[in-house]
Amino acid sequence: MSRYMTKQRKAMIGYLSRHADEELSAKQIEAALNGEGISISAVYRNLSDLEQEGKIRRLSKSGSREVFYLYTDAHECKDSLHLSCEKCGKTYHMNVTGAEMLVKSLAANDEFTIDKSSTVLYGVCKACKEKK
Amino acid sequence: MSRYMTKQRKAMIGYLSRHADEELSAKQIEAALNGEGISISAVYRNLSDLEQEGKIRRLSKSGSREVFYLYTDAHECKDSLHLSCEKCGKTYHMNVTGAEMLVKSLAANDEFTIDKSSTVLYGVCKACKEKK
DNA sequence: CTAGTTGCAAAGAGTTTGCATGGCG
DNA sequence: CGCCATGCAAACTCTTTGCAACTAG
Repeated sequence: MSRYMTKQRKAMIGYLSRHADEELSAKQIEAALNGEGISISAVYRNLSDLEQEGKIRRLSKSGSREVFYLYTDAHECKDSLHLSCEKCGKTYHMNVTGAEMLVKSLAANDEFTIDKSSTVLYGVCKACKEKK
Repeated sequence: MSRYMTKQRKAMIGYLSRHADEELSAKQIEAALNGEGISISAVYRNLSDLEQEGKIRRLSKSGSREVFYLYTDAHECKDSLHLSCEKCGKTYHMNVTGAEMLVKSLAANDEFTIDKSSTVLYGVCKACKEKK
């Protein structure tokens, strides 16, 4: 899906990997890269390329009309549920055994099969709780 | 927040209560009520009134730019997590003990406090699983 | 060279708002 | 009768797309 490594794409990937596990909107990415010069359309196009390559996850925040993007090392994500901090926007990974337990207990009692890739649990992380 | 019970508001509330626990977009509501005659702006205005009164919950679906609304009997919701079926759009309530267990185990092990009101778990419900 | 990428500007989709009219209480 | 709510259209925000110019390989 992406054959050329243009300087815009390089800048974006650099920025995203420096900010992995944060929920970023297209606008935020464009703004962060205004030094390097990238157009908003290039941001969107690269985001969808990266999404199709599985390097990025696209998610909507409850009640917002902006869509946010999450760049993460894919292998960690496979079997864990995502926890997103409402204060700092950082994403955490629920430990796999915990996730499995939850998924299994639902499958058994409530007969509901959770889709781990599209589920995000919202709350407040330890760091932000202590800050307050 | 809402002092007058106009026929439009009455129609909307009627429709919503007949379709409680379903995720509906503003457009869907307008379309469903095209017989009774309601403008899209009135739909939006009533939706935000109802949201402020706590009768409705606003949520975004992952990857979509539409926002969806959920009308539920508030008392059931207080202490349960929401499960949303990706096939039929219906919302289920996770049994309270299960929800508590999950929340507590995260609080203990992963030091993350879940916000039950803004978290929705996605997956497939029993009915849709059997259909397939 | 030449096909993938970019930037710009225009088009779309969803949501919000200003203002005059209408209708609930 | 007064004030809130509605409808319409215009304004806004976020995202997508067409097209000519540019550039990585």
